Amino acid sequence: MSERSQSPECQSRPYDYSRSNPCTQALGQEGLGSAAPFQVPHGVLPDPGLLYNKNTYAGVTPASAQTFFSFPHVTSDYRGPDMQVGDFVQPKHWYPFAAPEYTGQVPGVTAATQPTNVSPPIAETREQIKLPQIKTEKDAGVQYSTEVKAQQYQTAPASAAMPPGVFYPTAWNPSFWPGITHIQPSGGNNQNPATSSASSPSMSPSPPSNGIPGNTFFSVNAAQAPTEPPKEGQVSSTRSSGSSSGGCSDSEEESLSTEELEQFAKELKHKRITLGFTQADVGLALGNLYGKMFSQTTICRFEALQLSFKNMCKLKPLLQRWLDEAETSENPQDMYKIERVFVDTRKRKRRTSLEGAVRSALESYFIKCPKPNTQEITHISDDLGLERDVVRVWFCNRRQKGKRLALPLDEECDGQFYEQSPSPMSIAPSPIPNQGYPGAGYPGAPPPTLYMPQLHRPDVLKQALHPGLVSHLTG
DNA sequence: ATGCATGAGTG
DNA sequence: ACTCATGCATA
Repeated sequence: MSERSQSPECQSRPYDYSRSNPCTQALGQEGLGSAAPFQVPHGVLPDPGLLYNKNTYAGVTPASAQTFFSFPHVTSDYRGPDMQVGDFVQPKHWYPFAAPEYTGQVPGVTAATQPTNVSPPIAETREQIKLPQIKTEKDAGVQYSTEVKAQQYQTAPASAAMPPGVFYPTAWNPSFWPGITHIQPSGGNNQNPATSSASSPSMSPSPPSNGIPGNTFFSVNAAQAPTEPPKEGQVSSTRSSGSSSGGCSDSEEESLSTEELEQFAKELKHKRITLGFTQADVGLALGNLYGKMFSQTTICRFEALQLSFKNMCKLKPLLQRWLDEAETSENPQDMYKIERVFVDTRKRKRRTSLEGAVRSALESYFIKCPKPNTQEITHISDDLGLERDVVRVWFCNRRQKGKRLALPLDEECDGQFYEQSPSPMSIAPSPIPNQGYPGAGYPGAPPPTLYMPQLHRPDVLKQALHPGLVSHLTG
């Protein structure tokens, strides 16, 4: 019962369909083997509509699904720069006011602190693009050199007791969240739930430059806020979830309702904007407050409710606290100031940019087999002319994406879709097991608190669904 | 805002 | 080798 959140087991459950996974067969034969006709000549710009149009997908129905590779090879299609499967226009959220968010992903950040900054070994300009269908960055491999960036953290002024290196990735571990207990109540944690009337509109928006060093903000917190292992009381945790991977260690989730999260996310966004902070600011501020910073991406996903339920619950307390501080702070703007910036220097592979055609091809494969095995992956990669790992990662991400955005169907009896039904697409809602949002009791259950808030607009949802299904749903 | 990638934890 | 949390890079 209390297991609503995924427990190790649950995790596996979701994709059980893979076990008896029919796709294996499909993959096995069918033209796959055919050498990859994938030579997409650079110049070929076949018909765009081919893949993403409703029609097209409509075509990819169960029926065609049987032939795994029914879809035309990438050869034919090209969809503009980079059409994405689910790219339907998304209406903007409820932005009450035009937020002057300066898009700076990272505010003045680095600047202030790190002179030593990372020097990109090479301007990774666009020398990329070699393969026909993908603009990989392979060559750029160089840039991935191994330069090891020393962690440069800057000591914060107030960090008296604080070890200068409050870095995170490495140091971070689940047990972290502790102190933040204060918020897990049953409901009313927010100071002003919906009423989030702008707190202080007068605040000058953001980032500007104030060189004001006296951050009332951090100092305060720094003092009390631990940097890493929170010593504070350990949260309620008690949640059984032993250890779900990912590093979350349970706890608060159970006490939060989806509505609560939804509400909070909204409030957060609203106030954040009102106060003039960008998502990146917030992420950085959290770093200052708790020693664990988050990226703009994460904050964005939080606001958009695109994180797993568990993850949302985990982050909420931190954000709640930040909000509190931000609202109370006299100089909220200081919050975004970064004390220590350590550049994470992991060398990343340059992001592969798959062409629309390739993506759609992958999507098609996914429809037929969301969880290909090694061989299948190899096969696909050969067929599409992609690196095996790229394909593997793509599927991982696709699955994850599906889970994130998927409707929270029943938590227990899902995951069997593919297994039982030959044509997943003919099945209703998401064949993709969700990541544990509580809410729906069972498949057909009316969405009580279905975790599909406004934010999970249908359009967004589409992305998580199979295209074919989408068209089906959308009509 | 989101696609692709990384890495810890897990089986 | 997968899931999950998370982030860089980019659209």
